Amino acid sequence: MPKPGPRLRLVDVAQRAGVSLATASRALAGRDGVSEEVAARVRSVSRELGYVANPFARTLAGGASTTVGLVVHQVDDPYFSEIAGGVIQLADQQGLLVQICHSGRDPDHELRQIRHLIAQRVGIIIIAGSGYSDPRLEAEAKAELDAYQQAGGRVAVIGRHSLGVDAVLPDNEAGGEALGSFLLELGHTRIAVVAGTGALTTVADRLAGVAAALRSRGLSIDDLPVVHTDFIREGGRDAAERILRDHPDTTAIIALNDAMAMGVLSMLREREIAVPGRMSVVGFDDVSVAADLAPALTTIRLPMTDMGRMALELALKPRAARARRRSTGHQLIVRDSTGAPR
Amino acid sequence: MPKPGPRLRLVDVAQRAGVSLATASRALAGRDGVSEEVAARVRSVSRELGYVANPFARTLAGGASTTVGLVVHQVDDPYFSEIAGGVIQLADQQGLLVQICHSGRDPDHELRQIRHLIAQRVGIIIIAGSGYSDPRLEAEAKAELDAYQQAGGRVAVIGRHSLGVDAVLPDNEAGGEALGSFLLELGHTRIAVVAGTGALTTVADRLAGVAAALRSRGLSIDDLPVVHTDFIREGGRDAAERILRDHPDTTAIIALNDAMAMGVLSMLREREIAVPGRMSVVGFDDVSVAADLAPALTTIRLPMTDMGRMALELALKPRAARARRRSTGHQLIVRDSTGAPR
DNA sequence: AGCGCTTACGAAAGCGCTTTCGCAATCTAT
DNA sequence: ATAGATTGCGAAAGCGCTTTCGTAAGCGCT
Repeated sequence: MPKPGPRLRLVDVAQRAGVSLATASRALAGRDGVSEEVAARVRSVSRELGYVANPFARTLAGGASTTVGLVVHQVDDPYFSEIAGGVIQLADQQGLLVQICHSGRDPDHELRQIRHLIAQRVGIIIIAGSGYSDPRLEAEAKAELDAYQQAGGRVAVIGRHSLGVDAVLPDNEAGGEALGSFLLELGHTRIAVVAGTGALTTVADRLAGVAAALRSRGLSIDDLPVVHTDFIREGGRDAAERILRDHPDTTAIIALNDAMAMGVLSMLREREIAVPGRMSVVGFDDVSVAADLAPALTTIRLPMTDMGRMALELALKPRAARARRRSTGHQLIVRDSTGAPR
Repeated sequence: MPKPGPRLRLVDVAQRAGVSLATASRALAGRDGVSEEVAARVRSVSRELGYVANPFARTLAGGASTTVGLVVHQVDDPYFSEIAGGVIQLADQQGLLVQICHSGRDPDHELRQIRHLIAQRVGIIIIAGSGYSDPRLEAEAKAELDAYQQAGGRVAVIGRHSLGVDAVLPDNEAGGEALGSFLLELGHTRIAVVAGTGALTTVADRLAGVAAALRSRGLSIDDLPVVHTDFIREGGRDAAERILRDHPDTTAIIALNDAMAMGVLSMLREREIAVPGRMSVVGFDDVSVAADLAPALTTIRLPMTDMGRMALELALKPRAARARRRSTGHQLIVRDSTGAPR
């Protein structure tokens, strides 16, 4: 059994294999300039001794870092924790480690985290979560990331950003449209939308999808109440309260993510408003608890775990001339929170 | 505005401040041997230039690493994602970065992850999640971690482990007892327990609590059906199914975590068994969705976010002669999933 | 046999930092 | 006033790795 050994260095391996430090390094890195015979010997000695390279020395000397930085809004938000799960899964298979930090949906803070990750010399940065419609901050982030990529770093984002990097694009607009169409076909017309902050591209895109569904039926979203609050459960509660007060004849609520939908449901329960009897509710994302809510939530499924994996896959490939894009697809999951209006 | 600068080194700062490299290093590290006057000048120049130390060089040269490794079962399990949230929150304040990896509740895999973190020279390791009652593996992990601590690393765990390190101890036994007492006082006697794998200390402790509650009322847990399955939602479904089949007169189910309770509720809903009308259900943890379930779940609240924070706090302090322990406390949260038996 | 060219490897120069060591300069005790 | 202890700082030695550069051997060619 390979002992953990206190301080096993590459020199030790080299010595044991009867080669120089340089040759050992090359052999283990798979570089050429070493005969296959010698390389094999070095590898076998290294394995035998249980050698693990010191990543700090390796990175300092100019090698690539084996850690990936992941920026999420909050890991304890199910949407992001599922994405993180996907990233970690694939990273694990690749022998990479994942550093997670919170942006808190604050563009300034996010920028600071990105700087921190770059300073830490991570080899890959994945930014999960919506872009912001703040041109100054996006430009600043872009400058930072461009320089980082220039220096060999790889970047991928999940969501629509204007950063010019490889991206996994959740099917936000199409999903929004599917949601709108579904409710319209059920016969709802007095629909309200519970939206997160308008500054998030995710919110804008989903909303645009809903608008498109309305438009194709000769309606306009401008005639609907669209309440913008925080893109979390509490925001959903607030918005629902406002809708009940200002638009009591509403028969369906579209929440632009499941967290908000959960807030909406909780407020409706509190007010003893039957779902879907008196009010239909739909969400977006299909986080894993959506099926266990009361009532089980009709929503748009996004493959969060896959999205995490896809983002890392993109980042693992060498950079292409043009930024790559991968769409996720979506799926309308009809459960018990929707029905025809009375 | 401090420019991100391509490659700003400590020498540059030193030069600009008119001191030697050594002095600059000492000044920024807050070591003494530097007059306060000079130190202040160095600090101000460093800030002005926007200098950020290269963590690889720093660590390689023998300084402490500024990253903390966190081992969880799965980040996309709400229990762990909330803990991770707490760790990241505090780490962020301290300027630390958090590397997360999955153990998958597989002791072998966990050991591998620990080795990986050590090889990565993280400065702190936090292991969240139950210990295992596998003496060989715990011993092996202990050896590894002892050596790591010998070399200056800091370790803290969340849960009962036999690793001899600082620990945050969830109030598992007391919580289990509270749960048992509560149901007994409601008048239930035909209680079934839905438990995770017996190899987890968390499961053992919670079960012991339930047993204690029964014992103090002259009953024995040996007369109750205790079904061991996976410690996740699906396990809860399986267990519920078995209980309904083998013990149809059961009036209350204790699930040893909320994930399993959610599985139980989903199975009961499928079978159209009224909760709490025909069956009471309780969980354990109070993950954030517990309040939004159908029906809202009666459970034991554990302060997961705080637990994450506490663990990091412990690890941040210098190591004490004896391993420290912090208990978390618990709180019985009565919601709508429980009632008196018919 | 002699020329250049490729190939396989070793010596040694860093990467950017922390830390030991040594040397002035200043201070305390006699 | 002088020996000894402090204090404040700089020079330089690594930390463990990658990589450039140099060299000796092996190849085909004239």
